[in-house]
Amino acid sequence: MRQEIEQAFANVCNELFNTVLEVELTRPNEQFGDYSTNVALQLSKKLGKSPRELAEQITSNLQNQLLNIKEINVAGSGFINMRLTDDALLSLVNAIPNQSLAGKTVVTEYSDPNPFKVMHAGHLYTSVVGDAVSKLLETAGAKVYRVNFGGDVGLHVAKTMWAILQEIGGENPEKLNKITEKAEWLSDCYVTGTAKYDSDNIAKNEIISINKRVYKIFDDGDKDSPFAQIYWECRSWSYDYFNEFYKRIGSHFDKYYPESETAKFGLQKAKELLEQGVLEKSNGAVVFKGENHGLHTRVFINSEGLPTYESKDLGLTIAKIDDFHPDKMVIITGNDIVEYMKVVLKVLEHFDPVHAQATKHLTHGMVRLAGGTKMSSRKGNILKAVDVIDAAQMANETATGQKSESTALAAVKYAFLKNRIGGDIVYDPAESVALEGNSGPYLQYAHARARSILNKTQSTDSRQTTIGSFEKDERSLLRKIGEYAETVDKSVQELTPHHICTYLYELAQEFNRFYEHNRVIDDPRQSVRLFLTKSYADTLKNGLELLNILAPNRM
RNA sequence: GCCCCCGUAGCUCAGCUGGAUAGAGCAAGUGGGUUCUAACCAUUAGGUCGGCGGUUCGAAUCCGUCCGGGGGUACCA
Repeated sequence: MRQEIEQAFANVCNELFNTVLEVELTRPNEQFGDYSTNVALQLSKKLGKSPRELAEQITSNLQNQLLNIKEINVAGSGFINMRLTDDALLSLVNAIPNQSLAGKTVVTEYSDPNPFKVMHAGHLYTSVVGDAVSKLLETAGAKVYRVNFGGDVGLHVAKTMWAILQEIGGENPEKLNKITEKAEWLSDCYVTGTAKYDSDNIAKNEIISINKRVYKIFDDGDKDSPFAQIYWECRSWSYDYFNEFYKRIGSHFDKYYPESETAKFGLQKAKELLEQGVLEKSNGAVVFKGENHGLHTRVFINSEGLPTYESKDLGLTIAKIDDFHPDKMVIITGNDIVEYMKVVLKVLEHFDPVHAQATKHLTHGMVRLAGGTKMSSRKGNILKAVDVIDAAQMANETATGQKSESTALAAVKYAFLKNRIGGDIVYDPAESVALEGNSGPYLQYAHARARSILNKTQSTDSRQTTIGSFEKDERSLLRKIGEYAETVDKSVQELTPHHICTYLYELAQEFNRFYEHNRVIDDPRQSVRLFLTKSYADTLKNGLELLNILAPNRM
């Protein structure tokens, strides 16, 4: 409908003034109408006429063309405002989002925690954003594969392994049985190893040689040596922990790509690229000279002959393409690697320009602690992913006297998603996350309230019967429900889930206002209102599902 | 030094492909309980949209410049 109206405007402008222009309708304040356009203001510049005059001319020519419009008028400095007929408004309730990605395959990559390190608040944030973005793509019709990339080889592993060996007194895998808090223990080992690497030259050299030994485990297919046994055991602890955590937050991945797998392809590819002259040797390393492309130089193979993250990422990209044949790839990470990723994608462009073009790097900010404290997993002063959820649970329990994992998760996810992706998120452990106002629990509550009404009546009552016209409050709610599909379209186009959040909050507010002033059950208008309540609850639930937030029927 | 991102109410943020009185939440003040869930609703106060210039009929939005914060800048990721 929106497009039809836009087209009608474009046609009239073309006929009247012989100009082609893109007409875009906006959703104005309710007092002005349901749709609005500023074409007259735009045209006044080109034609040198007063915008109001043009607006009048356009509207009088449109008058009888638009069946869905009940009222059309000129306001302000030259805006054209339209009010839809109730039937038109009603038809928007059933609109589904554009299937702009129908038949397309998309690979999303996100979360990317490293085995042998702690999973911190940043990983939680990326996971929540990645889930929402993946669902957005799905709702536009795409087949989405979610993948997860993690460093099971590399210097950070060597640092942790070094400390593990210290802790258990050498290569004694049987000593690992005594470790209880496994994930915590590993992250402590990482902190110790990192500190030693920076401060102690002997340890540093040992860590460098351990790094090579870890790679060798994969070259040799070693499962049995004591060193390898320790490595595999601790690695599996990490993956067990990840799986448990993802299950808790409602994430799932179609495939894990450990770096040990992609390193091989990547190294091979980097060597090919060296021969082809895309990469070059420099100070014993193999690098890409980014300066020639307005980027900076990065190392792909270090002087030890080992692949860096750059090569592993190259290998990952190749693997994703081979495994899923995607039309589009989306990588979601923190914005600290934005320049880095440009270099990797520039290299990809040299051997697969099609997929390089089809890759989108979405970046979000860091999770910052209120008060300006910086988190560093190297130093160990980090906020763990589980701590964030646990804090939300405690806050919820204190506030309501009940335990609810669903509410805590809704609070955390919504708090992360309601901001536009890109900037940093400030998290205050003392205040946890919001449970009221513009928050996840508010939306869940606003949903449960509506379901509670519906549960009190026969389900047949909520079917759409003959609906004549709507009262003011009813119409406001109806109008808001009808904005759902448009909002999703916008979010899909921009890959920005926060528009959904803003919309759902406005929707829930609209319902709460309605609820406050109007009865549903035992009112003469019961059937109309039940229909509205049902449409509203379904829309809210759909929206929350897009954000990967549960919408329970009771709270 | 060079490159990238950010600066909107006391706090946390929407709004940014230029347009109607700059919007929310929290915090502060006030009011709302016989009625479908008060995790709610209504209402008051709070803003030189970091500063200065420019483009424009019109700038929070575009351009320039300065200030402030963050990130990146070769063998970490």
